[in-house]
Amino acid sequence: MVADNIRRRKWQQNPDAVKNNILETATAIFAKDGFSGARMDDIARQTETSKRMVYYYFTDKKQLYITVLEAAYAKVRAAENELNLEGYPAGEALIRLIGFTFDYHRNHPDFVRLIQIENIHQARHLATSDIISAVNLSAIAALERIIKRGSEAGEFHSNNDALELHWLITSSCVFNITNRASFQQLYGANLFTDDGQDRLKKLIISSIMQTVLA
Amino acid sequence: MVADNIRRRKWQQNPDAVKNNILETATAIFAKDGFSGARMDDIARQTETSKRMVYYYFTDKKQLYITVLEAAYAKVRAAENELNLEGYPAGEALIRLIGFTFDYHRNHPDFVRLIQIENIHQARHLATSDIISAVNLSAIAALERIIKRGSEAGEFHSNNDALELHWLITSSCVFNITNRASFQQLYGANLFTDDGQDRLKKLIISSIMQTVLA
DNA sequence: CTTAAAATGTACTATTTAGTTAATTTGTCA
DNA sequence: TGACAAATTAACTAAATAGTACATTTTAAG
Repeated sequence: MVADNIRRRKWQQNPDAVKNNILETATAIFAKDGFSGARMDDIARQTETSKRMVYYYFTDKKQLYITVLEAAYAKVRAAENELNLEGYPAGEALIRLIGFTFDYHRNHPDFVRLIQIENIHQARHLATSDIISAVNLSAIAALERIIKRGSEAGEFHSNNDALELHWLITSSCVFNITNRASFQQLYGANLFTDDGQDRLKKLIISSIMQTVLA
Repeated sequence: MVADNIRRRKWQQNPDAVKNNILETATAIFAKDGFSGARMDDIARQTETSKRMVYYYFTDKKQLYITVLEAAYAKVRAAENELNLEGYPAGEALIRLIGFTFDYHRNHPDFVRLIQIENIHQARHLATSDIISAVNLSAIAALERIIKRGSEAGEFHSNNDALELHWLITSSCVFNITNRASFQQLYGANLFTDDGQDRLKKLIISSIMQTVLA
């Protein structure tokens, strides 16, 4: 409020900050309300700048949405590179990868919801984005390397398929976020306390490891 | 077109058919476009009746949406009652239940998408519906009975939790539908052919059974 | 055969919402 | 310092969209 007034009385140019501010606000609102549900006026209002600026930098609603999506994906790629899975024996690397996937989704619910929204729209926008394919293909590649090492060491059985495993891991981690509201509504909050989430994480890890091991 | 003209020239009253027709059309469109994305004009147009009728029977968009949701849930309950799980030993009953869950979701993508849309809206409408809680609680109850029998027979280990297992089973079956578009976009269609879906179903069954067995 | 209620058709309205126009301020560089 | 481009403000518009008013037709009951 105060800051607002100062800003309005005599504003300073700061394009990057303005752009980022718009992007962050838009991310939250698209994640919350979906593409059609999101209102440009809402986004503008929650921004520290004006509606005109939103259009000035992002052209229109669709462009803004795509930019939001890509920015979200870019963040995942950054996080994924932090993981050093090659340094561990295959079994342990896999456990770490599953744990990371679970936690990452849990800590970035907006990201997960954006993907969900994309899916409701048949992933139309995703189709046109290079950035986004790159991120996901690298996830599979990492998993493939682990499986290869595990098989060669005789630690894993020899029929593991990277894509299927990726599907299995991702499904639980994504569902944990996307269907939390309905699940909680129907069965209470037990699974979504810190403790409940720990139990679920262990459940996924154990169920997948038993599937993979020789 | 022809049928349309006949209908318009001299129409007959058929309230139930009209209501059902509206509901089916609305189900498809809400599932496809989400709540905000769905247009009342689209729904009306794809109906065999008029926009006026949609409002006549369903009051407004929100009411129509809730009715659609409840109708979808009622169908699941009906299907679920067909399953006679008590007749099988626990292990086999569980395999059947997982298979059924996988297939049901696969065969009713609109239903799954509606739940997804509900989740985007924090399951607000779900909260107010009695019908819907009933359906889901019965699913848990069935699973609980299986686990109890399995434990008593020494077939399952003794630490299985019905809610956690339900979560694990449901997650993959739901994800299989909800994220198909993005998954296919990124990794191709291999997992979504009949053959691929069989492999995934077996994967889920084996991974969960290994988790449950003693 | 009349009449009233239920069902349907047609045309309209108020509001919401994405997007724009035009004027103003700030920063930069010759 | 002045002039030109980039950034920003405030007010406006056209289209989309949920919802309605009112007339008409069908059905069923007495």
